[in-house]
Amino acid sequence: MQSRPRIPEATVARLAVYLRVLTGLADSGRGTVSSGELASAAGVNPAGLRKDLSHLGPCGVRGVGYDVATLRDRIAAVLGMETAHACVLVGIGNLGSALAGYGGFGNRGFEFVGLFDASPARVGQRIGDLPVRPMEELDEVVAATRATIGVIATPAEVAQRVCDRLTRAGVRSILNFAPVALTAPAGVGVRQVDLSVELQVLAFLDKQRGALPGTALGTGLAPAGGMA
Amino acid sequence: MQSRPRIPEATVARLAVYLRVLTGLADSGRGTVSSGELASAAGVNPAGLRKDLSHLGPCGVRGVGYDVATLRDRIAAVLGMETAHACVLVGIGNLGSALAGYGGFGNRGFEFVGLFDASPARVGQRIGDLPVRPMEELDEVVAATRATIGVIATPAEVAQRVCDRLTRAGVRSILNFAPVALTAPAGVGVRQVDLSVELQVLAFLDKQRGALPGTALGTGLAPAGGMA
DNA sequence: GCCTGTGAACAGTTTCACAGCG
DNA sequence: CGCTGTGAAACTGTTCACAGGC
Repeated sequence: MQSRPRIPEATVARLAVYLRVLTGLADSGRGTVSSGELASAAGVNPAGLRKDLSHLGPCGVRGVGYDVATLRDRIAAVLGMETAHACVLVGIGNLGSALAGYGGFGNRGFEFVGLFDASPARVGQRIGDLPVRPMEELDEVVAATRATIGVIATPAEVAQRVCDRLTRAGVRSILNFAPVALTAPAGVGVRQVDLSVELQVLAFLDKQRGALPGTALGTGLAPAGGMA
Repeated sequence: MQSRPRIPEATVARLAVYLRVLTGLADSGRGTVSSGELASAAGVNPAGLRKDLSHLGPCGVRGVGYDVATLRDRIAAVLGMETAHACVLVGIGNLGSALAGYGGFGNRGFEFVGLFDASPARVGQRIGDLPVRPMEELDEVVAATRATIGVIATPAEVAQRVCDRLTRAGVRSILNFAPVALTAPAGVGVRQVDLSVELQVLAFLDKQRGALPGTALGTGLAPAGGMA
């Protein structure tokens, strides 16, 4: 199992979670972990975790477990974290400001190199150490920083136009928080995150679980651990 | 196909997307849609859309399509949107403020009835028309409002403690934005949203696509449409 | 004996092709 | 004739059980 046969996307998402847990363990000086312990910290099943790791080739020691630092580096390499990724963010409203200020990105190999907004009222504000720029400077900044990732946090109505501008500027991967399906040219990857869909799924499961107010707990079969 | 045999979770997530599109169509006075048109607006395959809708029983007219308003109401009913859901939000940092101020929730049958933060500096601030309250008032507010949904937007270190408090207060469904796996008692549903994992998956796909800078477009097989 | 790595069964999801009704 | 509704097929992802090294 070399890196040739493509790694399943579901596995990639979990590798990112394992990486986070491993980084924490390494920072607290831990030398090795077993699949069981790592799985429970990541909220997954141990066998599934081992299967996920099998996609990177053998990297544990039988009877012992995995070397924390080695595994951390191996996953980081596979995920492409050895070099930092430059990102531009368009739409500096409530959500955009939160994303720009969110430490979780910087810590993990992502760096915002440009914040953009169409509203003159927001242009010029600073978030962290970056100024909010007008849309006109987008192409210039993307070219200068070689940013490959664009994040859209605008209202739905303008998201497709922003997507078009990003792809024309040379961005090749887009994370879209606006609640619309975007179309982009082949060769550009789009990933959609819809916060209200998450809430709605949650509400559905809630409804399904507790159909009857009088009945205390439904079937009692509800899953407890969460997952990316 | 009554509502007995459980609707697949993947389908539920897409139903929420269809609902959004249908609401837009209805607002612009549209009477009927075909599966093809609705599917393209939602970013999915037409046959898959019809299969999704088949879980609600027949609700279209052959040779014509779906009645926009009827289908909208049918999906809303299935997702449990006929009654508004009361939510509490814990952790009013950057992300929490964005969530509290995000119109996308209120429009879709969710209402924040309480905002909580442990920091005295934040308590007393207002976001929209709600004050930020101290954690001590959590049980009281959950009980008074019968909130069933809790949203966690705290730092990772305290998320599990907040989860425990929410479940003890009576919340039965939790949406967690903190980057840790939570454990909750059976009967409580937890859903995890990890923004940096999304970015990492995107970066991985980016890397895979454009492995060689000299080679223009890799295989040219990259997917274009995004999905929830 | 413990824990990894993996083939094989299983479950869930997507795609396809077409039957059936308006 | 168009478009919905659906079984059957293909695929992907998950779970299980155990073989194999330390």
